[in-house]
Amino acid sequence: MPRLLRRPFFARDVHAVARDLIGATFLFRGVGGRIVEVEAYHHTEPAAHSYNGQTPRNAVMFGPPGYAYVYRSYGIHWCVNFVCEEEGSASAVLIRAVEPTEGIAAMRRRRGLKDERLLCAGPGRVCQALGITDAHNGLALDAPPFALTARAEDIPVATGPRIGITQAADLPWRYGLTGSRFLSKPFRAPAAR
DNA sequence: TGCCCGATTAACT
DNA sequence: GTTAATCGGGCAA
Repeated sequence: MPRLLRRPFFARDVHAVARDLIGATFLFRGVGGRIVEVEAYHHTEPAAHSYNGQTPRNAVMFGPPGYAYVYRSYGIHWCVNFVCEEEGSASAVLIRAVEPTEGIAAMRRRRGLKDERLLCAGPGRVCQALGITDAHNGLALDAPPFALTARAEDIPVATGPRIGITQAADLPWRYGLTGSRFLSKPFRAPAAR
């Protein structure tokens, strides 16, 4: 039986949650698939939206774990995060890429695109394909329209620097399924030695 | 109050 | 490689 991810799963170190989300199933109104890429953010680190304190936009990040934080990126796209750790820690995991498995026709329709590989390969694309907007900011992740289930088996998880940021760009806080075709960008191969 | 920039994407050259 | 689309926050004035 698939294990439903509830609040205790998210009420842990944001890096542990990020790693354990790789391979988990993420559905929104029954549409979605397997999470293959995420990034961790924490309020103690300058690339996080929560770094400069609470505002109306990022308020959900400061609330309890297990909720969705949705924000507008570059004035155009929506991006979804899962709030982690304890209330007030203002940490979250950004969902960056999903391997489509459920509702592929709906995702293609919303994205206006046939190539399955690009349907959910990027944080803005994930939200467009699944139909997530600011209307869903602050919703609980363990109840409809969300449905998250743990991965069944261990899988190889790659790490690397986060994408598209300038602050704290050296932190290896990006996590992904090693070798997946559905990443927004491949992970650099481990250094040869 | 105004100005710049960003956890992005797609459509250019 | 470059650029437009377009909005909230931070910071200077």
